[in-house]
Amino acid sequence: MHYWLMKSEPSEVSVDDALAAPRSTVPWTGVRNYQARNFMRDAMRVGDGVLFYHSSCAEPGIVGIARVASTPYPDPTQFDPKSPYHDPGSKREEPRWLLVDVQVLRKTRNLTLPQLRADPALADLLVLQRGNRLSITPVERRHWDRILERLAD
DNA sequence: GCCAACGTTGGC
DNA sequence: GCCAACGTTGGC
Repeated sequence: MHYWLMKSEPSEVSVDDALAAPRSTVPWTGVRNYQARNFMRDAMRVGDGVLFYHSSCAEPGIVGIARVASTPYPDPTQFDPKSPYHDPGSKREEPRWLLVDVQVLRKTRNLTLPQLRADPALADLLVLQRGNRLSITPVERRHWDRILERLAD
């Protein structure tokens, strides 16, 4: 069992959008960074815990608890010339980009970025480190527990 | 809109 | 392999 934080721009897919989807499940499309892809391809397992994070918005923060809901499979948007995520260099027989399905288990209050930063117990949470731009980061068990504790307040 | 930080590209 | 130029992310 591993834990992850996954960023989504709410203008693209918000936690409410995900909740409104069938089985509250969305394919995590559009990851075009090799490190983030490798987490999905090599390390994620069905059932892993996911912190659903809103980025590039008025109030960035953790807004939901989710789980990894599939094994990795090719991201269809890489083959779609009309998609902003189209990758003309990726071949169908050798897809470059993979994704997993993510199922939202519950929406939470927004545990905002400033609130996360203010918590000494979360000082070395990866997403808080300077310069971090990875859209998927592993979360240590102690951080996961702390965040769920904070969300229970 | 600004800009720091980081990733990618491509010439050499 | 180096590294400058460029593109992207994402908070502010």
